[in-house]
Amino acid sequence: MSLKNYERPSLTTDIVLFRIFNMQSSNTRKNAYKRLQVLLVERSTEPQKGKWSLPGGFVNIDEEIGDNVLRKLKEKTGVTGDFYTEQLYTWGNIDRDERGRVISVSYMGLVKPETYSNSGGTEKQNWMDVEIALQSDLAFDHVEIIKYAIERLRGKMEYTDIVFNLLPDEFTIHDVKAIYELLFYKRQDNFRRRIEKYVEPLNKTKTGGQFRPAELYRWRKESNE
Amino acid sequence: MSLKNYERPSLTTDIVLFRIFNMQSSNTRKNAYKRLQVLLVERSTEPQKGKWSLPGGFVNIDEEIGDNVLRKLKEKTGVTGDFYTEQLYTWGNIDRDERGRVISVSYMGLVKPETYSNSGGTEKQNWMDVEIALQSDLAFDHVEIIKYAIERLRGKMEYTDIVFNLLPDEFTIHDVKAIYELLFYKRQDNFRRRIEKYVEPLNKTKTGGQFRPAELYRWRKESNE
DNA sequence: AAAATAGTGTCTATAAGACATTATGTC
DNA sequence: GACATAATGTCTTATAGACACTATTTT
Repeated sequence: MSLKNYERPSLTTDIVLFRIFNMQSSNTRKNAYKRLQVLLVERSTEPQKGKWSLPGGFVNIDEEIGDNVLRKLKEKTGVTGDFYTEQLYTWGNIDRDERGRVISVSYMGLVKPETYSNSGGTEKQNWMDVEIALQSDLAFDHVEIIKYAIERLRGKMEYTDIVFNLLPDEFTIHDVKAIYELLFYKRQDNFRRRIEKYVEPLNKTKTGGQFRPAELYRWRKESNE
Repeated sequence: MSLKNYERPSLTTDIVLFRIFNMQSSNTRKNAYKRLQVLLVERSTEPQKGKWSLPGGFVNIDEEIGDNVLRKLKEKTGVTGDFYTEQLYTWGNIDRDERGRVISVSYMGLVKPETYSNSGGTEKQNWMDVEIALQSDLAFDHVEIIKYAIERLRGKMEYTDIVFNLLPDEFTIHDVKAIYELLFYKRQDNFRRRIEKYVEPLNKTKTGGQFRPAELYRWRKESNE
């Protein structure tokens, strides 16, 4: 009935929080393009002080793991709101943290451009393009965790409607298509047909574009069959 | 640089090891049918002594998690061999274990009828039909973990060739079909077409059946596109 | 009218479901 | 030859890729 015979590891969480960022081209004749970005914080303490890392932290002994990851995210970056999360994988290599045995339960989060706020937070932070993040010297095994998250996201985009968790409440077909082209590195043809069962038209158009305005749609969540 | 401010949880593993068991019908005019079974061990110590539970145990501070789960499986049940495993999910509810905070990293394993041995082991053990296991009063949250494993297996059977990890090296199309019908509760028609790209004929037939012998096939692992 | 993006239509290839038919062994 | 399972064939429907064409707005 005792647990004390076992030396215990430390338990942490890490979250790979993705967003789609619309870049405005310097050429005003061209439309905006999108980037997949991940939220990183600069480590303010040793070890690996100064390196960029995934938000997260140690789980209190009386705290649920899923609660911890949202609390740490809020404390360090100020991100709150109702957004998609799922548990990814648990990383526990003996030597992944020089402080000792540290187990990390990783999560993936997807935020919509409007439905999260990002003010405050105790740490220096940065939404970094994933291509750059994957080539950076991030803390611990965080590059590997981000790779894993991208694979999970890409995989689920093939057979679920997870993509809409990255889109604003009102979007164009082109917006959805652009995210698929971003993740799969290839042109998506006849794209409307693939997603029309998941969306419904709002019967209004997107203003502010340079050319023909596009119809706006919203996610039909109930269509998840 | 210190970790001692945080009270640490205990870390364990649990493995949902599946096999397909061929039941011989009492009616000799009928062919065998298959069952999905999970390997359980009887808890020999408190808490929950006497309940059936998933094999697993506490992770040593200098032991990789994936090594631990195979070591514990071998020690408790005698199961060894080269078989498929993957990490499933990490369970950490505060009250999931009455001894205190215990985090469990769960795995799924799939064994082929011939390529594992199951001799020895310190615990009383039982390959239980999953339908029965899910209705039993298993230890801790192990019913939930098994449910999760079945969902993962069923999901991957839809878009991968994971099923062949449950089959012997030589099998008939009917064998594969029977596993799909077991997991999806519906007749699979034109089934041969669905899997023919993953298998190759051995140009010999299965002996010992009551009626027309079926062609034997083997898994073409390299066909994983 | 030109430019550029938004959106539709058509053909084809492929995969899957329903269902009928043929094949080949045991008894 | 009856029986039961093994294996194949055919038709239909749904989906996806390639690609051409039309529509609508700004400039």
